Amino acid sequence: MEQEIQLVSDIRKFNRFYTRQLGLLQQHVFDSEYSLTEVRALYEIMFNGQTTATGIREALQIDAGYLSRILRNFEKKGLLIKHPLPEDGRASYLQLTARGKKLMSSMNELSNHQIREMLTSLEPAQKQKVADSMNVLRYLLHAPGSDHTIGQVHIRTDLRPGDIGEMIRLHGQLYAREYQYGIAFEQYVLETFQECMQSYQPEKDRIWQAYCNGELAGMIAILSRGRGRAQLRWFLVRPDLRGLGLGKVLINQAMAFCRQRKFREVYLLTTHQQDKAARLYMKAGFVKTGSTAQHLWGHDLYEEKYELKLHYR
Amino acid sequence: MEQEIQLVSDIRKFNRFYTRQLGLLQQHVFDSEYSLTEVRALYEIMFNGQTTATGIREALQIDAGYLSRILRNFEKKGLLIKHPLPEDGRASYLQLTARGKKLMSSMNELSNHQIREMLTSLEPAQKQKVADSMNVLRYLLHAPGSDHTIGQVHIRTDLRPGDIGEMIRLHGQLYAREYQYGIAFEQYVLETFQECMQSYQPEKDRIWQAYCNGELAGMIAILSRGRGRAQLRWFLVRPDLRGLGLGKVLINQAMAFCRQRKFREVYLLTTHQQDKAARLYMKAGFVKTGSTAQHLWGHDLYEEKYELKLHYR
DNA sequence: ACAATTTAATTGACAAAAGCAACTATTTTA
DNA sequence: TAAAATAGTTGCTTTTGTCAATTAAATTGT
Repeated sequence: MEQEIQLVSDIRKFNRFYTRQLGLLQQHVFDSEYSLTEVRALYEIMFNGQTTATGIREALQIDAGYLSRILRNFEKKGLLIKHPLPEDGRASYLQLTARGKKLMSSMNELSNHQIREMLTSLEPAQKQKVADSMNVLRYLLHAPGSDHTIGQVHIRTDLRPGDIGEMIRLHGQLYAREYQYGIAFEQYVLETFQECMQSYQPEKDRIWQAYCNGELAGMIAILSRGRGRAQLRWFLVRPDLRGLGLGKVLINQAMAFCRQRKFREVYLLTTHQQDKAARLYMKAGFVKTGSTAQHLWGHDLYEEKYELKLHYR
Repeated sequence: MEQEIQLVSDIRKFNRFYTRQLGLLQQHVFDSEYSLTEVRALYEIMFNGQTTATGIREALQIDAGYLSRILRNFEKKGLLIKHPLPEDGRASYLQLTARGKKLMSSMNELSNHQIREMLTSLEPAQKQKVADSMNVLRYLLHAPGSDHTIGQVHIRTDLRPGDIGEMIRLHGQLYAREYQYGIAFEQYVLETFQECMQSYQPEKDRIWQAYCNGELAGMIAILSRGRGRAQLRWFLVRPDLRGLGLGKVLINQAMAFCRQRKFREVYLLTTHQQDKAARLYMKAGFVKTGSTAQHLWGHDLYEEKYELKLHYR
């Protein structure tokens, strides 16, 4: 409860702060001959491909009469054309004219400039952090029901400072939350990374990291084990991004790499608890070849081995 | 440049999103008999202890005449009293009456409720993430010149899932940015953690982690090395939080722990490049006892040893 | 010391923004 | 097919905000 209060207070501080911030950013709008509401309406018309006046009205939550006048004004100024809908004689859908589009693009220019202005005093990493935080907020606070496609997922295979730590962190946190493996599990992951890093060679081993909104969202790795064998390791997708096909993409990339490197056999170790991952392994052609009861990280579980044979002509 | 465009576009998406979000949150205000601007003015009066009309005017960026009328209206309704300033006969400072405060507190109630509402569908960790992201934004986008005291720094000594990874990540990223130590340095840190974790005992070893806005902001550790000796390790303060005394607090806590555990000697290894840290070590009583030239992590540097003897009666 | 300038706050006149309610023309529902 | 609902329009009103002129006190320059 104590925390909840702090939380709400932080959010209110932000709201007051950002009300002011938006006010500053939108000032240039007032310099133009259009009001904030008018600009917002133009935006909605531009983005929502085929909108009617009601669509705008709902998005902007403004009075119908008010909007009607705004739209008429736009029409008068040649920014907008109304196409009567064939299926409904009352409504018509709205479209910006070339002139309207031109106006918007010049406004965008201004707005972009102002945003760059706002960021000038920040370092690149901090700028990125701003965008990331905003994406996170948009992602978390979106109206439930609207779509989740926020930011793009970006997969990379190089190893940058901070990556190792981040990967270990994600493993530790995720398995703790989902399976109640304690800090001992993170220590185990630490060992596996330590072991791998001692012999890591970018030509033979590869790690894929999927980033979304500046945060590690998933990963997978293929480690060469000699004699045409390779181990698949550290496969992981953050729960809030599951069901979007990211896991499949990661596994596909890993498999493509294995084929390209002509590995003859790929194996992996997991436990019976990671059943969702297991389904993906099997879809990729892996077969369960072993299962031994163990007590690990405070849990009784079956350690399972999966194998995949690859053939080349 | 390509990235810059993505960045600006993300920020604009957020701005449009949050304009709407704030609109929704502020709707209750419209239900009340006061306008948004009026409520904002009341807030400013409440928070900025001793404000004059000009103070409000500057904070809210509104017309002086408009504000004058708003304030007169508040006075008429008994929400506000003006105390003429003794040092300036033109201005007077503004204070809410009991009634004004009561009004604000009931509005706060409403607002808090609405924010909780907004968060209901989120898990606790996600709620925290929302607040953290907002604090980060407020911290990064604040008008340059305003004070930096955002969020509190919170130091803890337990080890939770994800902590090890996070500490390694911070080391990797920071030393890469500040000293251009590459991924090899992170591998070295990985080893040190691995070595420590093999024998980690909470009673003898201790790690302090300073968190600010949900992110690791600094750390220090004391590892028992037997026979009354201890090693100080992993001392770090994020650059954007330096100069606030956090480093000193961390070292003080570590030293207090050493005395409590009756260690007779504390040592640490560092390089000549970490000169800011070295100053803090010496302030705490450490003395440089060795310096050997080495080639480490792609750099020619001197590895230095510092020692501190502790005496007990 | 005192005229000129600046600043804090107020006031009148006015314009822009937004809301309300009545109305028309369709479409949907019962 | 009559009643209800919906999309959009229009006249009228209120609210919100701007501009310029004004007053009174404080500051500045000489």
